[in-house]
Amino acid sequence: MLFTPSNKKVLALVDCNSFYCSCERLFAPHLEKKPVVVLSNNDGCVVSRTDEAKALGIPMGIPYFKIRDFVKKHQVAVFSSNYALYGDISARIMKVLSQFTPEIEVYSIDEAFLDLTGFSNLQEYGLKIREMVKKLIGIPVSIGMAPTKVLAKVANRIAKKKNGHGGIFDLNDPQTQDSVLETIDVQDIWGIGYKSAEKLNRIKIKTAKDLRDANEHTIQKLLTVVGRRIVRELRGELCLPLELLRKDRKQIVCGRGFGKPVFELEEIKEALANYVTLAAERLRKQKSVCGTVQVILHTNPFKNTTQYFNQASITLLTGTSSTNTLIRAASMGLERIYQQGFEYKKVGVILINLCPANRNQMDLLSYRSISSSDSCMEAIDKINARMGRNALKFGACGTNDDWKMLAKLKSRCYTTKWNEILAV
DNA sequence: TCTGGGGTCCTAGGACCC
DNA sequence: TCTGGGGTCCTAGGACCC
Repeated sequence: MLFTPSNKKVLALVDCNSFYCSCERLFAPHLEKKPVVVLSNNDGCVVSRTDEAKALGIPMGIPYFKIRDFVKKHQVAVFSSNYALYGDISARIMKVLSQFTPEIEVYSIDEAFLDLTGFSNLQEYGLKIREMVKKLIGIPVSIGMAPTKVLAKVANRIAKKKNGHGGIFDLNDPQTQDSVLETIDVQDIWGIGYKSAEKLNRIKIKTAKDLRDANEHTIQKLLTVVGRRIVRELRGELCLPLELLRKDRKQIVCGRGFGKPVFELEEIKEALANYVTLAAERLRKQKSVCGTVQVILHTNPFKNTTQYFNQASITLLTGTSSTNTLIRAASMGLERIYQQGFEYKKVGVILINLCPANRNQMDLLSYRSISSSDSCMEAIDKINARMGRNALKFGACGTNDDWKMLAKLKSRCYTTKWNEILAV
């Protein structure tokens, strides 16, 4: 066969089948071929189902209390979720996958994109990957191959759904793409959610093929650049490259619903302190400090009672990863928004304004917008020395020009009153 | 009685600056 | 002090994903 030079990428999306359920099956082999579901936190709703459970008609996300009797009747095995276990198994799988290519993006707990550009006999290679993961870890995976991420997602869907593909589907061939995209509902494309699908349907775009062949500008007007990228990816043009390095989180969220309604501030505070502790651990793990702590407090939207949703943001003078400091800030925020008389359902904390811990305070607060210069720093240091620590919260500007510096200092991002600075 | 939790990216609009 | 245009930054909110 002739070798055809091509700059086309070959990406493979490896996706674990019913991941959480498959993990539970590892320790309960007798559940092979039996219906299994895994529930969310507090056993709230179904978050993972095996094919057998799907066949029984159990939908994703259904509240558990609605199917409790049904589940008993059909002898469905039910598990509470065990995220520590799933995380551990996931890490092992990724390790196995990275032996097949160094170019791997771990996309989620149960998915990874692999760059297989240049490999020959993809079908066989895919089978090998599949066998290896099954043999070493015990988890079944499906593999979709295509020139772009969006197409690889489509391919994976087919590998997973249709029997007779051996869990692998190659969508690199343009003719195959043509016939396959026709059968894919626009709503089932990666990145097209419920709202966007509605908009597309309104202008008679129903299938993935319709979307691929649509006018880019029309789509951009409708769905912003996000939609336009999807169109291009469907055409085989790579717009979403592999992200090989794991980036630091830009925000860290930690919160959970209470099992029962809660009324008292102290009780909420205690829960919040726990979440802050967890969030702070994650923060330190990625070696970042946090500049702003946001607290959220909700009543139960499913309940027919007076609703209350609120949030408070606390800006810290100095970036920190200290659990105690963060808890103090969060408690302050909570006190600000807590009101008596509501049945609270959920509290949580969001750490935002994160930056690497090896930057100092000045850098933290100017991290995103303003670049620094020494003379400016010196001036600010002097002002702070005269007026007390942290009189000037933000620092730095891009030039030595005194006038420009003063203009910067006058702007609203500096907390000290201008007259006081003049007095120095 | 009981309805998950943790993320990202994009845009519009306001505030502020020169 | 007034004027307007253009640029940048910040935030809230929307949409989406697993």
